[in-house]
Amino acid sequence: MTRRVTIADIAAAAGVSKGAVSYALNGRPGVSEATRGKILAIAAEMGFVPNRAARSLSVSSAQAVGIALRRSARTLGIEPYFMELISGIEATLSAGSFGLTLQIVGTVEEELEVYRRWWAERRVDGVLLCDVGTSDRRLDFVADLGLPAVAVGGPIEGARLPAVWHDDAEPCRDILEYLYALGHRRVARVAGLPRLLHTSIRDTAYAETAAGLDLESMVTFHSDYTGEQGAQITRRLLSSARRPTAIIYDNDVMAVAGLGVAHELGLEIPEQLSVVAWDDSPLCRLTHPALTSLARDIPAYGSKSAEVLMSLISADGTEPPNAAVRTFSVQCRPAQLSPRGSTGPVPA
Amino acid sequence: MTRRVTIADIAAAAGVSKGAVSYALNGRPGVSEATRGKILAIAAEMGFVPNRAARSLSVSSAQAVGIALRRSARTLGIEPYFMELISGIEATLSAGSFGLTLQIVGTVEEELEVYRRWWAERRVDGVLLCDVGTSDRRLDFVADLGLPAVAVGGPIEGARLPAVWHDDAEPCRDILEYLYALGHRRVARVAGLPRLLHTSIRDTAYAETAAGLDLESMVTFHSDYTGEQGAQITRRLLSSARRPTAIIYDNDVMAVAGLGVAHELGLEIPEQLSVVAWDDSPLCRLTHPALTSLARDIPAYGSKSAEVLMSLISADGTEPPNAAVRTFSVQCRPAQLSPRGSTGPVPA
DNA sequence: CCAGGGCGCTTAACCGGATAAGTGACCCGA
DNA sequence: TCGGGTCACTTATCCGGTTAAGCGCCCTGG
Repeated sequence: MTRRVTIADIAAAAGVSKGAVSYALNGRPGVSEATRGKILAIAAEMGFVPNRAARSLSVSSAQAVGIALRRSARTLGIEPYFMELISGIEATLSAGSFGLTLQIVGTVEEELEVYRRWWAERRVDGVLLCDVGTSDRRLDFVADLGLPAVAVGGPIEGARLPAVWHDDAEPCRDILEYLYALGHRRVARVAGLPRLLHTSIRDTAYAETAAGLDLESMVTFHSDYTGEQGAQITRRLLSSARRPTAIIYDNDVMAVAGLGVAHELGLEIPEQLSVVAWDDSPLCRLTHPALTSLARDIPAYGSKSAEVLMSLISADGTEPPNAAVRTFSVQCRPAQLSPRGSTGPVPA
Repeated sequence: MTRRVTIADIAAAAGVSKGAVSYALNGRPGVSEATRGKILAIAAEMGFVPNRAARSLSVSSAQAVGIALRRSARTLGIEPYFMELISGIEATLSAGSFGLTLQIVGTVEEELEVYRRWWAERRVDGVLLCDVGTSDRRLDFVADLGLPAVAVGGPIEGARLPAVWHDDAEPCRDILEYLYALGHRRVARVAGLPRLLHTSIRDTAYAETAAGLDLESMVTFHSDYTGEQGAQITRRLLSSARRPTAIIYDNDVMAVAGLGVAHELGLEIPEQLSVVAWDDSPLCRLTHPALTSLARDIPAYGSKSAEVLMSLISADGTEPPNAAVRTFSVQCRPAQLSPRGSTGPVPA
């Protein structure tokens, strides 16, 4: 079992003081190039890695960011979104040798408590807020706390923190116009949680676009994103008198469930029903027919969020509280329509 | 912006020394009950939370465990397994106020490097090793390092660390006998990564069980768990001369993909083909027909692993290196066959 | 020849806790 | 009445880094 090596060990080996070793390792002035080289060589040879706790205690930074997820195990598991997001976040963080601390919570109160604890413990330097809501207590909470944070979602008006987001309205218009062009006049939508910001943005966008087209109907049912609810709502929709000829789902899981229900009812797809899914996960290509979907680069989205958070953290001490930096908002590429077999023209 | 409160602040407010505050907060002798009560009250009122770095530096523990995942973003996203596992791990950890540090890596070398760094930095007190392989370099590596670790998978012979696992052979026998009873004589299996331990255990179990039954054929194709490969292998299987009447998939994602291919080829399920999936995620209930699957409680599995790791960590300093503790092995309930619509008798 | 200044390094304090050792005050038994 | 022990608390040190301040030494200019 190897022994952990400290700067004191290096100092002893190099015949200098702890201070000199610290200056050398951190690339600061105060040591000659000859000494620096010698110290670096010894440190490398001994396999030195600084003790994170000691450094954190000195410089008051944890070199880690946190993310709290308020979703059930089942939802988290089956929604490819989160792991893809985390994967993107992780890539950026580890490139900057930051760690990622993850916690799963049950309620908002619990989530706020986690942020307070992380802040007080100095366990993390900042947090990423997922699942941004229409009126989100977390935004003010972390701002009041002075905990650097980035909202993964937006836009947020009057924001006191940066947001990384993409326009959700445009894809809504795209998909509705696409379906309209295929002849669909009765369109239904199985939406996500109504408290989420992007759900409400999509609600508005669909309503506005629908108003501009002479649709016979455009109904929306909200759900909790689970396959069960997706299936249940689909069953109700398809057994109504004048059933829709196209259904748009706010996530891929519900779309797959909807497809299952359609099969069960003996409907031919896309001949008798067109199906569209948000979030083009690999799941969309597994079904038969493959799902027409709205694709976006989720890892890149997470990556960008982490990047903004890291810049916010590094700016935090060196610069004065700059409103322009704190409310910096980054817009990503909106989701692109990716037509596949699950959508087709309405037969005459 | 609130100020962070330290034990010195509490000491000043209570009119005692830092030491007394520390004793009081940690429930150690050295202060009277009256003083302890006063200190605790003041600490609670001021909202004291100990600085994690300072405590870590003192007691040499990070109060966190790490998990490194060696899978691509796409695989991680679509496999419900990992998020469910993490969710279970998380529940146990946060109950013991431990943190979870997550890192995604590309190669074994990278993974080993992460463990070494975490150990040297003292960023984590222990790690959980997922995706245990047939010959796994990580096991010896962490043991040599002296980094507490638990293998999530097994059994591992000659192990130098505890393993949490469940018998995979029994479910294999169950499913094969179940299919046999339904009349299936040509069974195929789309297996996972051959380097993984549980894949090889299943390989053996199927081969042995098949040998005891008078099957016409029992073929296995290995894959990388992705839907693409699942679909591709299925397509090949179903277009062969004497195609199998039943296919067993090593994960749910490939099973869904296989179902899609069967639909595409116009096969009736379960009339013309029976399909079985390992890992009963909600995904299995979304399809039509619903997938017969082998269900296990993955969050509980993660939970148990975290529990063993935590006990290993707490035992680590107080007890002498006890071989019995270090190689403690916990067996969980094996997967249970959950028959649904995707399996049926072979028509005469 | 000496004051002044920069370089190169050491010393020591500090971050915020934990904890061993030290110090009175008090109680008890001989 | 006094030594010894216990209690309740203080003091000081340590963990392993960072960093301001201090201190010789050599170089340079007047």
